[in-house]
Amino acid sequence: MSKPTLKTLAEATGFAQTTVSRALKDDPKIAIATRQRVASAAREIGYVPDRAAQRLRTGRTNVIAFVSSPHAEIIGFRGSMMAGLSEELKGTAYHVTMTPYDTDANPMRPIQNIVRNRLADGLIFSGTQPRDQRVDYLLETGFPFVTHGRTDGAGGHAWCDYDNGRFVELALERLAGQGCRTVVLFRPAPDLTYARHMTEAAVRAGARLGLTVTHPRSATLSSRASEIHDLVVRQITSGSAPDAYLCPGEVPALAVIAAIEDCGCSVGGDIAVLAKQTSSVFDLIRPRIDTIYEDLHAAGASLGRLLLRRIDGEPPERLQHLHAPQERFRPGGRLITA
Amino acid sequence: MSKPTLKTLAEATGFAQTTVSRALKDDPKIAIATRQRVASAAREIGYVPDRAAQRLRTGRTNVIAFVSSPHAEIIGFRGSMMAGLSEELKGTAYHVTMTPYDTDANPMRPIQNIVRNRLADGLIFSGTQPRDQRVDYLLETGFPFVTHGRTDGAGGHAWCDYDNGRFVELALERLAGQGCRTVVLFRPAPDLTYARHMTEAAVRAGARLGLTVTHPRSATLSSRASEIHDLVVRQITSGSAPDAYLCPGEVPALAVIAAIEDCGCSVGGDIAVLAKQTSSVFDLIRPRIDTIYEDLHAAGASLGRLLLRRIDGEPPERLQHLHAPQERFRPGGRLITA
DNA sequence: GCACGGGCTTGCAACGTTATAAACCCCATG
DNA sequence: CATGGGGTTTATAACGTTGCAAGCCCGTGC
Repeated sequence: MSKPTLKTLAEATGFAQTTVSRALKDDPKIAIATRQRVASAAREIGYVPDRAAQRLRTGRTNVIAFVSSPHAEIIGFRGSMMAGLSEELKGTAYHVTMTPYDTDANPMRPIQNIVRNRLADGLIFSGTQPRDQRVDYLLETGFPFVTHGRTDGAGGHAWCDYDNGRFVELALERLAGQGCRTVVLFRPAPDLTYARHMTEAAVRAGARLGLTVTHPRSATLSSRASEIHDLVVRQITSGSAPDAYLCPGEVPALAVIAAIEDCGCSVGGDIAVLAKQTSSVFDLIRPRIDTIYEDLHAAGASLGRLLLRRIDGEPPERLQHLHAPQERFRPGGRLITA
Repeated sequence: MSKPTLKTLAEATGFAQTTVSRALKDDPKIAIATRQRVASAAREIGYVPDRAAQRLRTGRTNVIAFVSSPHAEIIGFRGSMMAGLSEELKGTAYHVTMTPYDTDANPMRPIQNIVRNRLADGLIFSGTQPRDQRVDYLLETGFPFVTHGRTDGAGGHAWCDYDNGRFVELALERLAGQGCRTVVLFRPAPDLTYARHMTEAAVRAGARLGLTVTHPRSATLSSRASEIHDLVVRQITSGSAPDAYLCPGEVPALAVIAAIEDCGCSVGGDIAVLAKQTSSVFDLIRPRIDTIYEDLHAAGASLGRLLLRRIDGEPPERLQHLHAPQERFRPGGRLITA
């Protein structure tokens, strides 16, 4: 026997399909007795609405698309964020689909694909740039979305971001407090919005604290770990090592630590390292280093919450969340459970 | 103006909807000239078939569901595997949706949900047990699936697995070659199939090589990192430390390394550590430790390939891949690009 | 000239759902 | 007794696609 449909349910209860359909949605225009009878019959024969049919009829997909950049493949990034997102969506009718994009291809393609084929009711992506083509396109088409990261036009769309400027400020304060005078800050790829946030904060806070903050020209947080490693080795062996490295990324931080040790220097003793922590991995790294935490699990949850409200029609101006850096790692974040 | 449909295209070209539909699929019963005219018209007005309608009509969803266990949240696990999977599916009509399941809830639920609502054409899951409820259910319903990991009934379904027995054998050979006599092996949670594979291999290879292989009773690879850490510290401080720890998991390996260092011992000098490597993170850990590689990217690709063939109706007997351990890390695996 | 058939095209119905408008019944009101 | 109007239910028509059976046209063979 085949899957039960509204028709099956209509025959079983004696009501018309329409009545059954509306009864199942608790339409107040349907008598309470009817609603109850239909509901119990539905439960009994195990009726579940066909999503394809609903989707065809209503145009709603009940799907949230998470478009993730290949650059986002840092430790646990997608995992934590996805976990937070789908936890937030639990209990709603929404599912998450992940659409990774080809490293080489046009970042617009997966998004256009989703919008044009109506593959989702809303979408989330990260790696925003100040003038972001994807944001322009989505605003133009009116498709609901939330970005992880801001843009120059951030007033007009929903976003959730980590306060990377504040992160740098906090980090430099800590380093200055430890007596550091020169700091090397690894910046994100220059086309990303938060590269600016970090740079500006570094300039301001550096001046205020009397720190000399420099940035490697040949490497960013998106560089391969080996490049970062080799750069640090060159700096140390050429005598131009700073008092501290500030690494807003886990893999770069590991690369820096490895480089320092490979040069025979002591991490924390000779050269300090301060990292942005997004997983629990730094609890297991020796020597321990100082970190400031970004809760990606919470970010994923925020993104989900904001997107649902955006889909519901709430104006984007209210759907903007800036997450403050957390001084301590919160083990409740369930980042790496193994 | 609204989204172009077959109707739009029919009006534009002067053919009937049916003709247009078949022309777009290169049906040989349609004149070549017609096919070309339709194709070019479709390109011109940007027609894309509506997936909801196709799905309703044909019953096919063009979706692959990846159901991931919370235990799988080791470094890069989901990321690499998903990346391999979606790379494999690129160019096909299939999308991937990720369905994480609630840590506490019934693992059957997401799967029943997918099958009953026809949310996908096939599914993939991992963390198999020898007698796996999910496998039984899926076989019963005839739903196409591939597992990552084997079961006792593995002859009857499609699977892709890593040769964890061989991994242990190789690892013990290496350790024996280095002069180790006693080895502590951290095993997976005992309900998982590959716990058996590892245990059996440890017994056999241990006997052959003259090694004493023991297993912690109070901790598995699924234990929290802090538990593993504390266990190792207890072993070392109580004088019952082995010559080597064999850790088929990255986070546990990091925990063991941290514990050894916290006791003032030298990793590699006093106590060897051999890990299963699934990401590039160990290239950045000092001191360097010996590893044997499991290519999760390749596993994801395999799973995708196998599932597509299974959906195509190929009998499951042929759709079984055992991946051999790789002695060296292949950087091409693109595990962590940052 | 008529039937046949091959090459190509078309109309119709259906997949399961929901929006819309219409219908029904009964009771209160004028 | 007709009118009207709550409260409740129903018929109909889509949404965009594809399977099926039928149709058309034209050339070929008897």
